[in-house]
Amino acid sequence: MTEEEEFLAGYDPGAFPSVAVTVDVVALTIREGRLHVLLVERGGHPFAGWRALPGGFVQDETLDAAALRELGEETGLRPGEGELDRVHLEQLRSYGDPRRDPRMRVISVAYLAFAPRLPDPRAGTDASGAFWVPVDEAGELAFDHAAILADGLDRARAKLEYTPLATAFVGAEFTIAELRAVYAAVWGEELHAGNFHRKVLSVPGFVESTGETAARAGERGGPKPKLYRAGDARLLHPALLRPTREDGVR
Amino acid sequence: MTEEEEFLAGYDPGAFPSVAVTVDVVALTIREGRLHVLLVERGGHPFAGWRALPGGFVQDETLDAAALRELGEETGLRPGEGELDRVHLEQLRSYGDPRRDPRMRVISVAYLAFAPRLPDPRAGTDASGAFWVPVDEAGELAFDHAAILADGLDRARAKLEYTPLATAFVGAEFTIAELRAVYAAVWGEELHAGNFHRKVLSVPGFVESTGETAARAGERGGPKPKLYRAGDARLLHPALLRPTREDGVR
DNA sequence: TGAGTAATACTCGATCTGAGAACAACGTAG
DNA sequence: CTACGTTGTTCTCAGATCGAGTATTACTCA
Repeated sequence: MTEEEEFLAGYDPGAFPSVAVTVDVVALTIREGRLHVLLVERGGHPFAGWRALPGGFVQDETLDAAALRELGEETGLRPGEGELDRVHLEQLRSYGDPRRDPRMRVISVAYLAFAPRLPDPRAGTDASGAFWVPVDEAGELAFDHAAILADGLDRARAKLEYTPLATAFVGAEFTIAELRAVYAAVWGEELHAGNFHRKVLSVPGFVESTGETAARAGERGGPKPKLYRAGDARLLHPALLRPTREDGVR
Repeated sequence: MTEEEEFLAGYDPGAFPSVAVTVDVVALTIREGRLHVLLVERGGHPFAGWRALPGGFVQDETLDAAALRELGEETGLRPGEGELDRVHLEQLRSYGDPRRDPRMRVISVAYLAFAPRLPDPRAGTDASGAFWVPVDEAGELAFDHAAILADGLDRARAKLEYTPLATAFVGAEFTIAELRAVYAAVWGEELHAGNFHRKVLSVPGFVESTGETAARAGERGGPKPKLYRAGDARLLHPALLRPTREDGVR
């Protein structure tokens, strides 16, 4: 036994101050052209009856795994069954105010999830009580979840600019107009169709053509659009910048 | 007593799985034109004798306060005594692999700190064992600290582009050339002096003129440069982009 | 069949960028 | 004290990019 092994064998974990660690997930998707977030209604105390972000305690697993597990439990979807595999998951940040949970010291590691349109979670068993809500109708949330949601939206809006994140909101094959609708929904403003088209195609690795054309045009007419799939770029160069406000505030 | 108060009064904190939470700080500064990181040499097990990021267990305080406290303890500086007040501190991300600490489950919330040149920490009492090391000579670190440092450097390099972060590395009054040296040190490449000058002055709110001129020119000649202080912008519009690599890799 | 809509391509002037040059002010080696 | 090299600052210029608008064509729906 080395000196270090000996030390570890005699180590008492109770010597450390103990806190609980949870993951909370800001899951975003687009439905009917509007950005939605997944919320649950809390059954037990504290904040019984309030809406909250889906989440729970971290078990013997990585933080990423915990976030994916919680998302699966709340939506009723399971990894390996297709839909959950296309979800883009990334850590947002951690929240650790000593009084954010009235029960005890709880540190929450928040995650952002981006998904193409997912089935309604009501169908599932554990997933009753979960539902998609337009982000501007989220209202008051339990704990500090309203602040977490706001931080998540900020991050999502910023990442659309310089990463191909928007492709996580659409299917495997998509049209430029669908991609533009993602930007419009997340940024909350319309984009110039012609310039957007030119820009997207000019950024190397953002999208690549499938050579195919959609089987049908939009409901209100127009030519059949070409189909694209996500390229291999991880950053957009040059970036797709949001329209600048006069006052510089974004 | 309301129903919720009653619930909280009877609540047993031991019902939650318990883990330890630490903060680790990636503290960066610039010395002799090179980017340095603050490291400590570990005294006890595990990883006795290894270099590590400064950090420690979170006490009854916010995460931000814990990071500032750890930084102060390791540098020997105290808040309110000037130098530590100019430090820019922000959360990086959290690390929670179940086996990242051999003792027990430890979640680490990593912070990034940016500071103008600070005094050498050796002078302090607790701070013996801490030292500034050029980031490219950090070598192997305890736990997963090498990965945390790499993530911190990525974040710092990216934030120079679209935030006035560089002003956190210089004094309250600085010259454009000093600011350019910060970019050169963090990005590891020289910048075109003329274009940098034009760009910095054209971004609203990045820097504002003091109207003063430096008392003395540089060691190797040249005119006395004008002095500036940080402006009130929180984001740079337009951004100061890094020179693009041909292959798009950054 | 006609009206309206949308995908895509193109035009044009304003703006921004990188590379380089110009110039004057300064420190230091001799 | 002088010559030289260095540096802060401003300018020029050609190429890339941008926002706004127009043109064309292919489609859907009534």
